Amino acid sequence: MSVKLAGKSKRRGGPRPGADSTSTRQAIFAAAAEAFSRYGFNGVGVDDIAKAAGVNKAMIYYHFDDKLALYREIVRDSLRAFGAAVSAIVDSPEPAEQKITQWVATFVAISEERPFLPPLILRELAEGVPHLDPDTLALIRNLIAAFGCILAEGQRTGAFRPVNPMLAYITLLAPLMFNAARERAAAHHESSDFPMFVTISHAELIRHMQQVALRMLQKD
Amino acid sequence: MSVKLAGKSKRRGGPRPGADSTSTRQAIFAAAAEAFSRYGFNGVGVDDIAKAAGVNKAMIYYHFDDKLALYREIVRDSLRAFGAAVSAIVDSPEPAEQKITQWVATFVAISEERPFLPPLILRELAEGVPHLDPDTLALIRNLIAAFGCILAEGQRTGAFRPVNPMLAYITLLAPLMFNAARERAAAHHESSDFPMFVTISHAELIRHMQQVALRMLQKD
DNA sequence: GTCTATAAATAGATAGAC
DNA sequence: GTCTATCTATTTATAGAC
Repeated sequence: MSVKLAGKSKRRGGPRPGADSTSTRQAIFAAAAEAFSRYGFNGVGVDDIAKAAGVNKAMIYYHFDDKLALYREIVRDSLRAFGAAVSAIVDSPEPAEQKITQWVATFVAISEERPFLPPLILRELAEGVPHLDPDTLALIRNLIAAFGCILAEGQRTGAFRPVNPMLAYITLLAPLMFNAARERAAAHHESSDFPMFVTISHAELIRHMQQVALRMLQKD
Repeated sequence: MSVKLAGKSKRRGGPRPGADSTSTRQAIFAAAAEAFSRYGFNGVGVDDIAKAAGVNKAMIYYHFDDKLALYREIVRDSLRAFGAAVSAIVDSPEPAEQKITQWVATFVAISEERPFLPPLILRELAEGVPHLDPDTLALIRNLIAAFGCILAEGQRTGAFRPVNPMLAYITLLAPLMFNAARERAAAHHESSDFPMFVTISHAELIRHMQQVALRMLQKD
């Protein structure tokens, strides 16, 4: 979990930093993450978040600069966690095939820890990252670069065939994000007979996407 | 193109159906499609659409029941076009391998004709189709079923290995939708050095996704 | 069919009491 | 740190003139 917040974006001429109600801050953070994930930045009111967090609307403006800053902190916090996990894979001594399958499994694991993240990022990327600041964009850039490293290593060692890195990235990332979003949407949906919302186990998902990855990169 | 609108959802106690200003209606339709695609249902104001269409806000309420009805008509109109194209593929006499690769190419072609569609549907599915009515859901159901037909045929004839149909669908659909969304976002983005927004030609995209499809379904 | 003007509701954000 | 009350801007939607 570790929703360890930065706590440096606030504290600028505000009240004395004597007391620490991190629990309130975390409640807002969690409620906002959930709400933004489900309804998007524009689909959520600050009042909705407050109600879901069990606090007053004014509390949000006490703990965060504004709606956008809250949103950004959620994205940044989560991307950092994902970035750390991916870096560990890249730096591991395993061969590239293992790294790619590990990457798939890690994505699913992170999605389980932070189920709000995939829909959020999916939307954000699809819209052209209109809500993200340069710092957060850099985190995304790092994720893409890390994936590219695995690909390049596999090609250098002759394990992988040459492919457009961005196409390869999208081929794996999009289904994983899409499925995570699908899964969440299904949970909140009444008419469960909609075929888009059938249940797929994570084990099966991981196995399938690992096969897709290896088959995509296999030579001839 | 053929933004042939149904014209049956309105006309309920409204003005005399003598005059036909279909051009205004189409201008609204086009502007709304573009706007909804870029900013999402909640990200767009009725006034924004009116301004983009070069008409007054009241005109939208004259030609359409309300914001949601306008949105739904856009989605329905586009899904029907896509559905027709996919049905043609399913009913063709080609072998399953050809049908799958045709499916990929058709998706890209439709995305070129209606570039607003992929981001719209991507968001909609990711959110749990909160804005769609049963009729429109049925259209999506048909698309999924059509894809399932191709898959089943290939498995029956021994051309394809067994796979979870929804996983196979997502594996192809998600990257195609994601890339279309990415492409549009890139066009509207200033900092083009963001790696997510590199240019990928449609020819390369089609070739890649066709390979992914065939490799995914290939028997061992 | 198209516009102006406006009603009615909701949103983001702040002031100030405790 | 937390709340109530409120200000202001925006937003959906409509009434009514032309």
